[in-house]
Amino acid sequence: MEEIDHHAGEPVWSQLTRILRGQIERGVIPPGKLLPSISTLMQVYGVSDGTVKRALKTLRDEGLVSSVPGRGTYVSQ
Amino acid sequence: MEEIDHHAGEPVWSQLTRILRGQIERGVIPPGKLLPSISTLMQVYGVSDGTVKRALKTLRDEGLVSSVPGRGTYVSQ
DNA sequence: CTGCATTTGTGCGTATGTATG
DNA sequence: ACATACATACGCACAAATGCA
Repeated sequence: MEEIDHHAGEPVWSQLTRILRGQIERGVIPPGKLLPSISTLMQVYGVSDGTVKRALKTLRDEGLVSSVPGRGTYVSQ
Repeated sequence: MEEIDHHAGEPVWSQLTRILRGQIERGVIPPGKLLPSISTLMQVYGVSDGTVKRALKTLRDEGLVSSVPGRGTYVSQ
């Protein structure tokens, strides 16, 4: 599991975005599948909800994922 | 009725937790009895559902209450 | 049995405040 | 002054369980 380096030059939200993007592109999380919830990602990577939300928003803006309130965040086709 | 101070230093969810905990410990709501529903607590204290849910979760983690989906939240014995 | 309302639990999006470098 | 990071707070949506007409 890739980990977050809070002392790296790269912002935490950017590191998390890159990690999740990599997992999607490598097929670790296939299209149509749900990403871990924000709450889970907070615990797994040890970051705040705002950081997770910024990472997910970036992936949404890139078209890699699609979030549905009440459901979760899906990997796009 | 204790009220919530949105400008106090203490977070709203913490204030609500403390108010409810006090009512339970003083026997205002006896063991086995139902707490007001989340919807009711929202209206009574003028806070959002997320805030009420966080307070109830805290009380659950403390073992003071026990929630049953579809029923409500009971004061523990 | 079939709906419908209520309630809890989980989830997301947005906004705001505080602290730090 | 600015970006980052965290915590709080609100609002809303959806699923499952419960109870009742």
